Amino acid sequence: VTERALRRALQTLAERHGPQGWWPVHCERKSFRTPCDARHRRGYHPGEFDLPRTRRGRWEIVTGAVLTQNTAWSNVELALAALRGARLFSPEALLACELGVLRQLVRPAGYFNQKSRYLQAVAQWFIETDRALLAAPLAEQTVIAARPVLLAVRGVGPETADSILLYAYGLPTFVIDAYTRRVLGGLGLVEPNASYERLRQQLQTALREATPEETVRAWQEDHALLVQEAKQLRRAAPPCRIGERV
DNA sequence: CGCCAGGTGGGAT
DNA sequence: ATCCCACATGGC
Repeated sequence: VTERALRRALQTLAERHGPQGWWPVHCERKSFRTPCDARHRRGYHPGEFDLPRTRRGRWEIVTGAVLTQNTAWSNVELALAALRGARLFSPEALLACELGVLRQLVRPAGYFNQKSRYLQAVAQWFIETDRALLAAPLAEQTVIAARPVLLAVRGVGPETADSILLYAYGLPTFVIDAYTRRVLGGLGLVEPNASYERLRQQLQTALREATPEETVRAWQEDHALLVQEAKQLRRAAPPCRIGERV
């Protein structure tokens, strides 16, 4: 019942906003590398979102997922550019970097004392896990196995973990964020204050597709559409309260 | 000048 | 199990 309404809402957003092509990855825009995994060759239409084909592409998504915590993406881009400028393209280089230096590079993304430490923690995870995750089957079981490990990393909460699994590795998990709650809650389709895990299960159940490949594509696009809708809503409807200056 | 942005960890209840 | 708070920059 609510499943029908959720699908209809996401379909409407798809028609309204078109393909979103998330996650934005800087370093692969002009990549000529060939796919390194069969997962990348099947089920993904040209011109739409592709998984990163390189280790560096995956690492950039991991980095962005941490840096964007409660922070505008424009600020994240400044920090990513600073990291690139310092030649910190890899988790190894980032781990070797002195914390004081790293702090200054991360600074434009805000919370730089925390996030610089978070990045080093997640770099260690990446070094230990990236290869295995690439080889893992494209199935929800893989998420069930990998997610707790990722959540144990300092600085990685549920949204960051799901963003990494869904967008860097193409694994089927649904990202819940403030926009998801705002848009779907505003439509009365979900309880905005429900726990993260409850919302994730609810949306996964409602929006699962026939195959894992289709499911991943759908969930990547669904989340991107919710963000786009929320941003447009905020611009289009400036609150005008009584007593407020005009 | 004030508010807010694609959360998270840690401590109190 | 849930709630509350500190954390910080750049854009509008």
